[in-house]
Amino acid sequence: MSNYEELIRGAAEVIQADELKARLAEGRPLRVKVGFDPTAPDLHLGHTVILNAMRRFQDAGHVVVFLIGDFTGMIGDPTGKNVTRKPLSEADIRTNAKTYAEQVFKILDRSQTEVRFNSEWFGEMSAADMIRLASQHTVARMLERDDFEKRYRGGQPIAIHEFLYPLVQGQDSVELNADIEMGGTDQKFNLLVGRQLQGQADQKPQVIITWPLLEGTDGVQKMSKSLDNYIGITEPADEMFGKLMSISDDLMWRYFELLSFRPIADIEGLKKAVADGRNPRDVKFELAVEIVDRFHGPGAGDRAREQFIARFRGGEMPDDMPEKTLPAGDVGVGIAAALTGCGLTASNSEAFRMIKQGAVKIDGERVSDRDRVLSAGFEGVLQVGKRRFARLKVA
RNA sequence: GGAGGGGUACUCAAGCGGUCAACGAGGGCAGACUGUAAAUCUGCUGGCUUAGCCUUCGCAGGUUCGAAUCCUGCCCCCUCCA
Repeated sequence: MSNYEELIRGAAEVIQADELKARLAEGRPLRVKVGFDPTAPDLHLGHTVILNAMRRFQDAGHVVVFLIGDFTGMIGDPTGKNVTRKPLSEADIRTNAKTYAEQVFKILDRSQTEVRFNSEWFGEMSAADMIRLASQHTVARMLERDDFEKRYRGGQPIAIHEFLYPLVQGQDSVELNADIEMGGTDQKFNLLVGRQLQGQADQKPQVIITWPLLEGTDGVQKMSKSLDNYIGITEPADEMFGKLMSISDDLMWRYFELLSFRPIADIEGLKKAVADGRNPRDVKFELAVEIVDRFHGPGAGDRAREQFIARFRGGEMPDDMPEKTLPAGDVGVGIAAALTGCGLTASNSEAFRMIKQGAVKIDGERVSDRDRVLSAGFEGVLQVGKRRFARLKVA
């Protein structure tokens, strides 16, 4: 069995550590359950933290149960947001599951992954069964959940069905006879309910491992699409590489721990090297190469690095950039209109501002004349700032 | 049901008849310095046919030469009382 420290590296909490050690010592393949919402999957690196953890378990010979909460999706996790989720159709769920698979198996080993849907057992369940399930937990214990407790005390509504969510999720663990369940730190309460229900069903209670929410590229807030501080796993290689290079040095170590498959000892070695004077940028290269390789195939990381170096150290233009042809009209195209027309600026006003600040270049030459007109036949590369490029033709 | 407070740009938050496209902070973008790091400094941060013009301060009206600022109605949020 691979070593315990590697399996839980970066984990937020393990309940209980000695139980986990004992199970690992049994020497059999353990069943590691992780639940996912069947909502539209558009995964970013933050989501991959747990996938990486799953993969480590697989590499250590264990089986991962990828549970799609199609039944649970109808309830909606009580996050206090109070938004009633609209039930997903069968077709939606199937499509989403497929998209999931495409993205997720870039990390997980398909042969050691069991994909399940919790409608398998809940679809059959009668009202009586559900009430029986509900009888296994008390209101007092439900109110231990931080979120519930706060809302209850604060006079905020808690719908009855919200109490059912943790129970349903816990029942999943019973049905799957999970040895371990993993989730985000926000899932801790639900995971604990699973432990309890398993105990009541005469199963050995699952070990719980919670994983932190990864900070986004800003290094402060959790990675999320709405904060626009995310790195999507389907992003183009160059973009992914660039975003990884733009994270702070401190954050880099966090990413190494949670996103890299390099052994901890290696990472410690890199840290020491940096402390001894190695350029952190070069270490960041290694991180970026590894991650780009993972999502774009071996070799993609090196290519992205070459691109990166050529562009930012050598000042070259990127290979591929959006191309656009604009009609010349009677007198040609004004520079501001051209920038906006290429999508490099949001409005002509912004374009003028950028010109004023010296951020605009045509074929690498800074533009200072805001009234510059590109006449018919013009062909060249427009640039705003360091990273926005477009190839423009005026016809 | 009663009493009071509030809704301002991406967010927080000033302004309370003209000098307000709207103080300040955060965020974001850009420039300098760099390693597309951090820190720091500087500028910008509604739109347009851009030295001028147009539309913005919960919504709809009104008063006024002139309203984010005053009046009326409506919607929404918060606090206290029943």
